[in-house]
Amino acid sequence: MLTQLNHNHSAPAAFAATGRDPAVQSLLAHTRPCAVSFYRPNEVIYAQGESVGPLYLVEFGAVRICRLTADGRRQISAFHFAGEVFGFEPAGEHENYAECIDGAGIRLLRPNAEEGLGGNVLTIALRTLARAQDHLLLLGRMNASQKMAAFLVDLFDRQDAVSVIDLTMQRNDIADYLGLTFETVSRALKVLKEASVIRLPSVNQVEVLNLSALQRLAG
Amino acid sequence: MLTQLNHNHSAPAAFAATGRDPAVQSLLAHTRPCAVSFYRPNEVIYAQGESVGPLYLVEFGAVRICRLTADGRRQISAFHFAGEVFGFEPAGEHENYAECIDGAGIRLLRPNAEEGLGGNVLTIALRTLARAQDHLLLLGRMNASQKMAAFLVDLFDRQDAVSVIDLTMQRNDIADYLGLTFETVSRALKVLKEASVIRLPSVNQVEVLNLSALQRLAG
DNA sequence: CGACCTGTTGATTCTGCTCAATCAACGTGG
DNA sequence: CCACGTTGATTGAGCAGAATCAACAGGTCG
Repeated sequence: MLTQLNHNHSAPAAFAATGRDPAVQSLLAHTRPCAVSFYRPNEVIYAQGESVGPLYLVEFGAVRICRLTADGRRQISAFHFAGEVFGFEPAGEHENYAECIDGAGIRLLRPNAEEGLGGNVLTIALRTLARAQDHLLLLGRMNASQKMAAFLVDLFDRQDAVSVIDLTMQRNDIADYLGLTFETVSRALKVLKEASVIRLPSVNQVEVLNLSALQRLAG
Repeated sequence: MLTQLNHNHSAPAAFAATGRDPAVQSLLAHTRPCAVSFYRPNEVIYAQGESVGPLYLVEFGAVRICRLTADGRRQISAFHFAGEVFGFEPAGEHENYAECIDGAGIRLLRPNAEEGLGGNVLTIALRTLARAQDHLLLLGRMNASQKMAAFLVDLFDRQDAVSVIDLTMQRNDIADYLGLTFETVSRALKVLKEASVIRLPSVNQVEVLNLSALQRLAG
């Protein structure tokens, strides 16, 4: 049984910047018009314990979805960028909280009639599930270098990048997403740099020099 | 920001044995009658790469949902027991594969009309997502003992157990679910046993002696 | 009985965490 | 303009926890 690699659970990259992936577009058609609200860096979009409300569409910027252990350790279950929908949780209270990373525009998706948002909610929810399951494999069965490589490949695909990836989030966020410490994240990047797989033009930019090597490392 | 503990994303335990949780029941009402098929231990229910088909309901027995890394390491993303529905994946090819663990009866859920299965699919899919996100926290931010304790608490809740938990799956499966090796699973159980939190009446039974201690360890 | 499979236990290795120092970038106030 | 504090990132040293390697025990089935 061979592994099928390079799944793509995101909206097609070409649509990402505008948020006009077909399933998302159809979702928008079922919503009441709603203004885009702006969130400042680290501002909370919804908190843990709040009652679950509508879905959210990222118009621009980046968002992190988090959860805490009893002793205060954080796990980021997903990052969301322009064109992506988040806020999927069972009815009741939010078990995750969502925060803005850098300054983002978020549109609320409120159904325009009692019939609801239509079948595309399920489509997008299943994508979210598939991404979470990919991430289970990463957290459970990869070492630090593999995690880092997989993370960069994922960002590369989602950003429609030619060669330079933007790291909007900081090392601590990456660490809490990959199940590492920020020191280990720093070291993993260093290893990739010294292997000439990437370059680091600035603290929050990664230039991919050897994509196939990166993909190979990503397992 | 405090953590909300003891979520329960499963069907209510009282319904588990019969598979008659409200959302599942309503799902059944929208399906064409379909016989229960029996799977033998380790038999494949659907394979990676197969095209995604219907949903599945466990009538009795246990099922594991798996995925492989490129180098053949396995991550089990979920176990499913009587009364639970599985098979949620985006349209296209299965990225996970499902196997029977011990001998199980599985009912296919085929929609009885073109209108589909109704809104309850989303409800159950979101439960599955929430469980996956819980598991992300476990894999990313817990140590071996915490993982083991959390696993036992989860089984305890889902089995409607009074004190004795049935471990239908073997050590290797538990390890691949918790992101550990089977040796570490064995040692983690030993630690809990020596702390008088559990007893091991037999290889595949765990008697819970101190539930609150177990819950505390589970973070 | 022997072969095999699963699980337990022990010894050793190694990856990634912890603790700590240093550095660069940035903003503020004198 | 520079001194200072702050914050995020990098780097180093030492340690701990889990993986690996290996031996062995118990059970099952031919």
